[in-house]
Amino acid sequence: MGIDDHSELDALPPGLASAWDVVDTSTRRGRKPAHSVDEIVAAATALADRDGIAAASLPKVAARVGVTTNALYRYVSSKEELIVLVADRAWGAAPTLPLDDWRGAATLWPHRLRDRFLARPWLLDVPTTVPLTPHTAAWLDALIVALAPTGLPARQVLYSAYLLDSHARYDANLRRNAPTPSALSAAHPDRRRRVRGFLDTQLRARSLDAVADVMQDPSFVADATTNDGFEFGLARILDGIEAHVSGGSPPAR
Amino acid sequence: MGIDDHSELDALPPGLASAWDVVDTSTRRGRKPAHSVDEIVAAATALADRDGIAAASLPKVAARVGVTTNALYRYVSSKEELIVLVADRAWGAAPTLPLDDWRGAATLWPHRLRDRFLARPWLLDVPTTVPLTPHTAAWLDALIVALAPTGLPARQVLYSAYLLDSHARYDANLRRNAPTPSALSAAHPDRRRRVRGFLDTQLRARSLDAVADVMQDPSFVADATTNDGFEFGLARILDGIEAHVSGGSPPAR
DNA sequence: ATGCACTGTTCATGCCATGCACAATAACTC
DNA sequence: GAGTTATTGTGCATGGCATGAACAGTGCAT
Repeated sequence: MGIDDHSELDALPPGLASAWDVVDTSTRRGRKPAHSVDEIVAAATALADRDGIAAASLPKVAARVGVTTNALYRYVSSKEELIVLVADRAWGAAPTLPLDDWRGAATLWPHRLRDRFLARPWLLDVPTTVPLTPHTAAWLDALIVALAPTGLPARQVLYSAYLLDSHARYDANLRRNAPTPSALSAAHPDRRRRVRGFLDTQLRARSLDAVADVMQDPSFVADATTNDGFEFGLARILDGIEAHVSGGSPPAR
Repeated sequence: MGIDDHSELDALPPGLASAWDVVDTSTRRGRKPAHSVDEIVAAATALADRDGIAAASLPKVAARVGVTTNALYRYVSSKEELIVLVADRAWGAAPTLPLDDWRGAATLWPHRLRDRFLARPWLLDVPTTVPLTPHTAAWLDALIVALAPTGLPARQVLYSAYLLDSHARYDANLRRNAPTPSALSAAHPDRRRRVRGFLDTQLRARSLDAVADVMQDPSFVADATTNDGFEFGLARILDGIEAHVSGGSPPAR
């Protein structure tokens, strides 16, 4: 118990201590808080769900809670911290995976992850510099446990988890930017075709015919619902891991 | 030549027309522009290189060019357009890939891509909603051409490119957030250890031992230079693609 | 020569994150 | 019970951002 007895918590990245629920709200002196961190985070989440991450600004959140902007700083030290809490809340509970079928688990996990991103697309806009929070840790934990039967060393299990995480995020991002069927038939019926025409012209003018050709492919033309790139990529990843697991030389290290 | 003779260009996403160089600067009447789009984009790039994407704000760019903020709107229609141009510029020329060795090409390409991201980490912060621009198209074209020998249908070639793109981005992002060796030895010698200790405690308190264990692994403790997750993941992806290419049933469609 | 199109500046608006001082409040101390 | 003290919510304030509108200068086209 030296001079920095409590600096253990002070030195943490923004939101970490709050996210892991290590704040002693006991025996506090002055005026009682009229709200709670949870309430504020919930309000911010609702705003983000409705209008994207930019809508979760401090003034808007404060208005929704019914309080002045600066009052939020009594609950959250910065906007960055708020975002960390909102993001962790948005992850929700980790999926339950089979423990005797690693390939099944490694199929289910990225599907569930991608579903989370599709349900809350603004999660893709959360800066990736966020620290490890309870829900994200739980997701990772579930996958690591389910991959144990592979017998891979811890390091390679983690790397495999990275592959699956990356794939789910990437696909969710592609889908978010892809047009939805409703958007296709609605507002701009031929605008999309015009853009495609423009790009085709420009691409061929620069001898980028391979890209131009691929843009003619149904997968590029199709809307978000008919995209099967996720399954294809996932199958390659799992095949690659499986080949490494079964056929591989005794894992180094 | 109807009422919307030139609306072909007007309806394009921000920056597209400008990025593909389809602006007629000929026979213009009034005062001659004192600067150029290229100069402005270069200034913004320099700022982003120095202090990240947030430093490429319109006031800062304008100050660097030596002009008022609003003067930039004579060259660029919005900040979004500027970012599109800056991003395309940052990609630079696509790599030259071997055309008779698809696996070699599929190894080289993501390495080069990741190098680009490491050289300009702020590229990871560019919103992914940007349209296809000349340099990104050239990168994609190079890879697609090099993957032709696989004999895969166009759609699957594109999906394979997605896998490699995703992997390179993800790894670059991991490395960016990882501590650099200099940062490790410098400023905060034991702060990192403290955060790790905090997380370990919290993780085990919630029975997330698998994650806690993995965090003890050298790959998690190590700095950015000793991370070999990129090679591991790339090998899995390429193995998965190769198995699909050689052993696969005749490609559906 | 004159008009018109184009540039760059000035002025202005409405967002945003955040800091500081202050009044109201409620526990703790005596 | 009275005073001290910590804590909350508010009001005021600052500096940054993207962007719009009006305007004066400038140079080609007629």
